[in-house]
Amino acid sequence: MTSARRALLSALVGSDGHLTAEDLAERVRRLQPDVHLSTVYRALDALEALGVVDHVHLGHGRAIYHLADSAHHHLACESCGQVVEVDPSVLAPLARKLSDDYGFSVRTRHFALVGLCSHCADGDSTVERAT
Amino acid sequence: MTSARRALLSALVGSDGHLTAEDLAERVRRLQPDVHLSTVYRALDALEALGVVDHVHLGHGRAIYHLADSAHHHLACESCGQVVEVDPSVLAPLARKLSDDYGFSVRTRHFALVGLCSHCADGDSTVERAT
DNA sequence: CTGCTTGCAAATAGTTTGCACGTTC
DNA sequence: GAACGTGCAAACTATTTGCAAGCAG
Repeated sequence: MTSARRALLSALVGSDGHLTAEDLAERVRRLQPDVHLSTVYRALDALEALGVVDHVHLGHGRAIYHLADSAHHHLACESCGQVVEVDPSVLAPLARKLSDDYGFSVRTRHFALVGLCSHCADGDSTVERAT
Repeated sequence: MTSARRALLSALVGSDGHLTAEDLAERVRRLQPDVHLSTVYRALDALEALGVVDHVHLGHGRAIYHLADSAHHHLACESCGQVVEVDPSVLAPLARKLSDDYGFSVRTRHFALVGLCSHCADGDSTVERAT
């Protein structure tokens, strides 16, 4: 374990769990200024292989990373970009049904559910789009 | 409406609804050999803005396009790449719960649900990965 | 030492865009 | 012939990789 990885772990621990690789790189650099983005990706890959970290796709392209133990689902608002956490129990009935009816075992956590949050669903989405 | 767009529409109509932009471009070229991939993207954008076409993200990066009227959800197998269609009613209870409990209105169709199909969930995923 | 880790630059995949030209109505 | 559609090349975003050098155990 190197200093770069230690810094990454501390960034992950101190995060709200919704940071992109670039966000993490930025935070890592506060501790270790010369850490390259690709190093962050590689370290994240390693941590993911170890089961310490998971990544979730929020929308078109970008992914967020969080510690694997904080198991929760994500609702991503298409309008304001807000990310809401959802208890795993909410998805359980769906998972069961898909398994029963289709023999399909969903990895529900790997993708966020996109839609509109309570604010933005209210009539106008005057808020800035966050892709 | 140009010949390129007509060819694209016929490709969409004659498809199983799980084609990527590149797949579509290839099919379009059987009718109109010189249609460029970017033209396909632009035409798809236009059709999407008209509400004729929708796209769904299946996994890391690639998206598939289908006619908007064939409303269904997608289960994408991470192991063999197979895409299974699911009736919208299966997702309805979840959508209702998210709306009730979180005030969140999901666009459930925009992302596929990833996981393992019945084949691949069975013990070994000796099948080729299709990312 | 010996190998895993890093920084950098360049490659990749999927998609988008600027521009000058070609088609459609 | 005005407005829109197209081909091409280049830009872009998010991520990955080859390589030579660096640090950890």
